[in-house]
Amino acid sequence: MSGAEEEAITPKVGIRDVARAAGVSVTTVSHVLNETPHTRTSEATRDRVRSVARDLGYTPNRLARGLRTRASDMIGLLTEEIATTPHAGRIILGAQEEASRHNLTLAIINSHLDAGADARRADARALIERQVDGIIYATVFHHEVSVPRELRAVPAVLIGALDRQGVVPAVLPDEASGAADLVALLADAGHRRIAFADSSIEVPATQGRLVGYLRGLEQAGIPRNDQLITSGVSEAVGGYTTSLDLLDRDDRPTAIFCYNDRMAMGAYRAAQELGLRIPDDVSIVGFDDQAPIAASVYPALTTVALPHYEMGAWAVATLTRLIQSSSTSWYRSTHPTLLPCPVVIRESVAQNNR
Amino acid sequence: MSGAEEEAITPKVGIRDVARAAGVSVTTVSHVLNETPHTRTSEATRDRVRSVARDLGYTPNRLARGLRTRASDMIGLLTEEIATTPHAGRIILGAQEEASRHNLTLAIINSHLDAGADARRADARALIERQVDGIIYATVFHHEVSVPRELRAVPAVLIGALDRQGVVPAVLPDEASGAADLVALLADAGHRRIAFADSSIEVPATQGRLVGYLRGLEQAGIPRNDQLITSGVSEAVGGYTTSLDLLDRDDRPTAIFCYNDRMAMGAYRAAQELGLRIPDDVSIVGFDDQAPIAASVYPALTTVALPHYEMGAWAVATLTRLIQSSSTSWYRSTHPTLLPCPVVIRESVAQNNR
DNA sequence: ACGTTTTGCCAAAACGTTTAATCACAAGCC
DNA sequence: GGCTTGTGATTAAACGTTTTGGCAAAACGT
Repeated sequence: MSGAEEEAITPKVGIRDVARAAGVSVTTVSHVLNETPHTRTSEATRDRVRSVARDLGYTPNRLARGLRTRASDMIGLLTEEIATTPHAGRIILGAQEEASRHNLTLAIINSHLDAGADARRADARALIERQVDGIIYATVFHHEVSVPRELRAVPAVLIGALDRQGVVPAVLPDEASGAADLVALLADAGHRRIAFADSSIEVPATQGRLVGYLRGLEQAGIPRNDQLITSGVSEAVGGYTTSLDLLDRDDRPTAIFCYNDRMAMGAYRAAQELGLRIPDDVSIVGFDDQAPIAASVYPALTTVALPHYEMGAWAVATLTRLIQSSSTSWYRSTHPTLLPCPVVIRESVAQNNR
Repeated sequence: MSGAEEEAITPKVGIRDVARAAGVSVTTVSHVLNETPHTRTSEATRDRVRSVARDLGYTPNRLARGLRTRASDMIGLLTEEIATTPHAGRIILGAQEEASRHNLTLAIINSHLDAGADARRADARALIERQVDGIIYATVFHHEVSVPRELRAVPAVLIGALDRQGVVPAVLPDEASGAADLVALLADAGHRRIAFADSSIEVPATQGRLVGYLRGLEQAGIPRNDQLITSGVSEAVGGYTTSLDLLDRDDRPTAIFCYNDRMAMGAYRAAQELGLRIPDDVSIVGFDDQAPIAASVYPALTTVALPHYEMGAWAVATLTRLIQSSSTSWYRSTHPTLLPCPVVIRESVAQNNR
């Protein structure tokens, strides 16, 4: 208890306390602590100020700083419904870590999916009141969306959707390429009869994955066979029923590409009930790399991962770029950025020998 | 394009703009907009100010307000590794929604699990620099933890662990009761030979679930049978191996309580390989209600849910209470708050008839 | 020794609010 | 008619920084 440490209960030490203790002006303190360029201070005082600041346990008040510099070093993350998608946490994580890298902090607000546009606008406003330097608007996947117009007053980027007005830069997963790669993987393993168990409800992702599937076939020189393209509800049960149908034919496919990992789980059950072994009798692949399914299932599921983390990181990275170049070059970004969806190889694909 | 709307590009309207436009002082504007008590303003001017403010699209600058009132209306969420636990998103969500309810916003910082105590302290400091009104420290489950000492300078609560110094209020899931309830459910269904497939690595949760299991047995009047208590790695494969062992005996259990849902998945596979049907031949239950496993598996898994959302909400609720009563009653909270883990009944339990 | 530059530092004005302290004025009371 | 009391609004001082524009003194060149 000899207590070389500073008192725990410190009555808030401000920049002038430091100045007084160091025998200089607050101006000087500010300059040396911020290493303000084009400013001159002797090495001696610099050291003194710094050590005094440390001893006193000075921490700047960022509100005050922000007030003066009109920059809060905060970026706002506006998510519509984190709840629905379990991987959304990865978006937050990616954004957070990239933000930390730039010495920014993340303020998050979650809009309910069913809340109207007004609620969303109010949320955007709340962020702006806090003087955030920029806003990330993260959506569950839509094709296009019209961003709250308050977002036009501040640098903004969009995750998971296109801005209808085409003014806010957007980032999306390149689902098509991911799907094509997956098909290529199967084709390389000698599969020619590759079925696609699509989701029956129409969202951008289904389109992307379907075109990727078709592109993959084409690139592998496999003719399209509509008999092998089916769809069901995008849950385990949907995968079960469609796979049951697919695998019960005499000319059954040697591989099934499921719209997502949950459907793949259903496919596993179907195969099992029919006495087919995975991957020896039939290869199965999914999409999403949904933790913890893909790794926990037996055999572990080969699938493709969505770049949630990367999209979050991309968002704050381009946002900071946008903020820097702010008034200078304001560009309409017509094309969205597509981030790759890497295929992750596990155990559910085998060489085809039929 | 008749544009009754306010200009999109507004050069920042402040409180004095409103004052000028309404022909009153900024004081008055502040008073009416904040509905400051003990202050007198005529109905007429109040209306005028409000309408002018709306027309001008005035949004207060919260930084400035915070500077003056020394309260930021932000609460900091310090999570150690959101990544590892997929449900952690629910904590954030719960905290966020409760925060919204109190007109607070959430600033989040994520510390890496492997980052040292110093990094954690720096993160806490970053939050404090931002003048957050309080801090939530959310951990993956530990038994005890010593919170960064900067947290002692500001109202704080702890999620998922106990403060070693016993000064920070904490909230934890009541795993034991959840486990006991689950055993009660099995006992009510006529099961007497209930196995427990524990996790072999020792964390607080394993303890809690084990004591819950034992308590449940006791309350059901079932004698403890150590033959039925096994353990394995807390993954699907661990559940598989232990269940294989359990189910291959002549006096095999009629129900298996798995440490978590992932192990339950492994148990499913073991049962299947042995030709046992779930739940007819053997009932299986898990723990965590881990999306999307529990609902996607066939048959859907009966399990118990962790109150992540509720803990997040509890945290900001008690934090606000703490902030209000701040200087007045500062209490050492010796006992942690335990939040119930509800069992969610699905399809993997059947009446026992052996 | 005298101008000029360089060096080291500082005073004061912002930034956009809230709030304590007043103030002008009308009304009420005897 | 003077004294108090209420009413509606204002003035000015914070809050803790950053930043502009300077100003003395020292160093320098001749």
